[in-house]
Amino acid sequence: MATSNMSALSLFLDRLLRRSVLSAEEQGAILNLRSHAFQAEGRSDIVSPGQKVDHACLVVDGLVGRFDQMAADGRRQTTAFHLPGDMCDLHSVVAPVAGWGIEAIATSTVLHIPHRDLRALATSYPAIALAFWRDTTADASILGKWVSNVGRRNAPARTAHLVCEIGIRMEQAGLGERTRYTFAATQVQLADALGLTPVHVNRTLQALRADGLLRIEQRMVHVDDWDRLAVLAEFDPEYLLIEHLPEQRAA
Amino acid sequence: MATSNMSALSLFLDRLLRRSVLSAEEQGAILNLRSHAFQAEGRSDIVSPGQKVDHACLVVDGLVGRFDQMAADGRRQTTAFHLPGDMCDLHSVVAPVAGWGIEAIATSTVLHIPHRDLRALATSYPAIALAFWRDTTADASILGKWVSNVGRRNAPARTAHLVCEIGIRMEQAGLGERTRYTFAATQVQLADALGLTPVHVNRTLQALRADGLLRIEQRMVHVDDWDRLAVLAEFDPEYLLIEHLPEQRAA
DNA sequence: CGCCTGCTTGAGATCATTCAAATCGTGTGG
DNA sequence: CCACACGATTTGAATGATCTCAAGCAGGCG
Repeated sequence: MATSNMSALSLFLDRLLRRSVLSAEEQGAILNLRSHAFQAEGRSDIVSPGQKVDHACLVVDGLVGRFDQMAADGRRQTTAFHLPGDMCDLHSVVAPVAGWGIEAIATSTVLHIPHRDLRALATSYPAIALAFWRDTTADASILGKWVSNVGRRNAPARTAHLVCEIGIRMEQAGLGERTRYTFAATQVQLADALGLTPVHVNRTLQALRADGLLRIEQRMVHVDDWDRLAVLAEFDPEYLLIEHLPEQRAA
Repeated sequence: MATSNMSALSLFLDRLLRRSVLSAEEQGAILNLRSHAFQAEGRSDIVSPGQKVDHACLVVDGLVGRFDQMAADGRRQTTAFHLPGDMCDLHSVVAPVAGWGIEAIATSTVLHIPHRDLRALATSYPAIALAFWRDTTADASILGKWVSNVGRRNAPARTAHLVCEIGIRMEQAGLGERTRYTFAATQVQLADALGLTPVHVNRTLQALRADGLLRIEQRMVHVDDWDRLAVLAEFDPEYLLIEHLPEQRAA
């Protein structure tokens, strides 16, 4: 089990190493985590809202989203997209009762990793605890931008900002170029993420396409003019770049 | 310095202990943190966007907000309110370059605490590292709700939800009752938090008042009908209640 | 072919913004 | 005590953005 999932875990390790320094022993400990692979259909819930979980989910393949759901009429707000290599609810290690749900946007493969093991690792290796904390913080940083995106940008700028963000993250993760990457969300799912109506997302995408900024075809984003798109979005990628700490680099 | 700020630090310790179990030694280590008190005028920025900081800010008194600012026209989106006892940028310990800013909503007292010391504590005491991580996660949980609030609720429900959230948090922190607490934000600042226009906030508050749900008078929130307000807001306080972990309670 | 899902279109209603101005309260200086 | 300035709240009217509802279209698949 652990051996077959090694390469998937190394995706996660890569992500950690992008932000933190870990010793060979610490890296080995992460690669040897017990895990259990799991396949999820597109448009299915992996974790339902309010469910108590005893494992974290590492996205191996596909696209996964975190969402909050309104009790009254079931309308959803997606609060995060998770690409392969992301541990989509690492924070659940310290807060196992989720107020949110996790859904597979497209058909996806995820790895279940027991909280107990992750917590043991964090307790034994202070550097790993800090690395986990930093990883969670990176997600929180994205979440903060998501708030201002939904709260303060109109539909075209908001959509453009999301496309820019995912582009940079795909590129960082080595899964495509910022101007060309696969992104399997339907317009309905996009609407859930943008805090808009599917109809309005449709018209907005048409406008962006007509402006020569971007096209979404065959579940693939093509950015035709990155610079103008970034200007429209008021996109500054700084929030996606959490640097290594000086003393960590020195160590 | 440390002695005079002890009681302020104990506010923060209280907050940590609400979610995590810490030994006497660990508690002592937190109370003995070096710190430097600092007074901030209302409507002034404590940390400007993009500034690199080497200390975290513990709110002692007043009201503080985290915000994201648009480069083009300077309009702001507040992404979090921090009440006394909150360490408003604990995450900056692991991500010192902020994409956001911190502003004093009202005149406030904050304690500056060096990152170096907090990091040392997290490294020496695994339980403290986990406690810090959990504290950051609690803020992230609130942030997630903030996204769905701004993205999926109309102005009255959105405003109601914020009032409910702050009410519960004030109560948890022992700073008031959920139906009656001081809240020093002006309508302009409220608009920044709600992703609305000040004018629209004004009309929304009038509507809520006319419905007999709440009044804001003299910088004080009076909830006249909590139950109906919670229904309108579709408010479920679960996301604010991060429980102690079973193994922590046992230890 | 028939069905399903996702995408597209139209028209009207609703929500929220904009801009401009009036009002109110508080504190300050004359 | 009054005049004034300032920030905060309130109001009105017009505009614009987004939503709702309802229907039509296109492609993939059994």
